[in-house]
Amino acid sequence: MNHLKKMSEFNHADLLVIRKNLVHWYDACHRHLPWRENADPYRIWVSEVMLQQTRVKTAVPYFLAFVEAFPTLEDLAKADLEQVLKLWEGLGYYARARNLHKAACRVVSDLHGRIPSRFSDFTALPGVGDYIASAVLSMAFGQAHAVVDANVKRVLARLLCLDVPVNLSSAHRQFQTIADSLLDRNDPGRFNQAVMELGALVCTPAVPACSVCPIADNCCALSAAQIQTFPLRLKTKKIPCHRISTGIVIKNGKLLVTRRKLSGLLGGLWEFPGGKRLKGETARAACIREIKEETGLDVSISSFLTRIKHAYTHFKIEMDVFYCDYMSGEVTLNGPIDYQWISLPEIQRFAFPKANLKFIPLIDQTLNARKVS
DNA sequence: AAGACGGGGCA
DNA sequence: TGCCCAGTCTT
Repeated sequence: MNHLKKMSEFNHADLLVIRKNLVHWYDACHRHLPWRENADPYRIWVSEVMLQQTRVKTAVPYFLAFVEAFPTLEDLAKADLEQVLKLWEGLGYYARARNLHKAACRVVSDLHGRIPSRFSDFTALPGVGDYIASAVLSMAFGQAHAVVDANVKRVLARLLCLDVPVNLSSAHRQFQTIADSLLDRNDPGRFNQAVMELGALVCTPAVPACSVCPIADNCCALSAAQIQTFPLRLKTKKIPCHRISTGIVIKNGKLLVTRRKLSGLLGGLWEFPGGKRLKGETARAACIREIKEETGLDVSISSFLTRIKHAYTHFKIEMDVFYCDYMSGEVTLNGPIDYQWISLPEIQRFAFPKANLKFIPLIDQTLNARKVS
């Protein structure tokens, strides 16, 4: 750390070299991804939404299925939210899907189906922030907006030995200013993708491949042998673990599923009813109580199915899943916005959270036969 | 300015 | 396990 010379900006000569080397490297080494086949702003938009906090490898199959189902923005606007969520099932951050669908509807109804070419008009749409607007406008329309994502921040932090943590919200403006100064305005879309591609393929978080980096000569962190020091990052807090009870309520061979409210965690998804265990409460008691509270039904536990562990961003859950027999009562929803009694094969028509998808394959295929006998 | 919001992959 | 990822919205 002794001889580390920190910088807050590039000098002009470095700028030219970095731009040239970066773009040449990108042309030679970039991946061939489905949203790079053309400059269709709709496809680029969809891809950028899916890529938020999500790796390329994860997003690709979702992207292909999504544009297959909705080839154009008009097709997306015409679709039901439930259908959109089903295509998003398992991808996470479901507000992205709700916002993208709402934005598509708004573009069609208010903007003649035209994706805004003005930055401020674009960011006025739900789910479109600085990053999405910069990415789509630069890649589809060639506008000079620098993207700042996690890749860009990591690359810049290393190039300049930046002192500020990348996950400090107040530092974002500083990264944006630096990215703007580095942007190659001759081809902003290609340059933006080049920086992000470098972050994804070469300047990776754990073990960067500095030996093949096209801008290694300009890297402050590398020259100071401090690659592992950057980027700086604030420590994250420990997350709590909740104990959940979930019931597969069976009535005449049909299963009860409920739909979560549109806002908040897993908004709009379907699930098997249940909820958090209270202090000192048994898993079975919590299952019966939660189902009564959410649906108004009285049930009894018939057997234990399995225990599921699942991690969210801010907490973990340990979920005990029980088979329940319907006893009495009519459905009166308190919390969920909808419910249905469904047969086992019908499950695949609904979008479920991952925690539910982990136990759904275990549900006994002979449920119907057993109940009849 | 901090917290909410999913899920997967990797060391 | 803990970290981190082509961010945005709410409070």
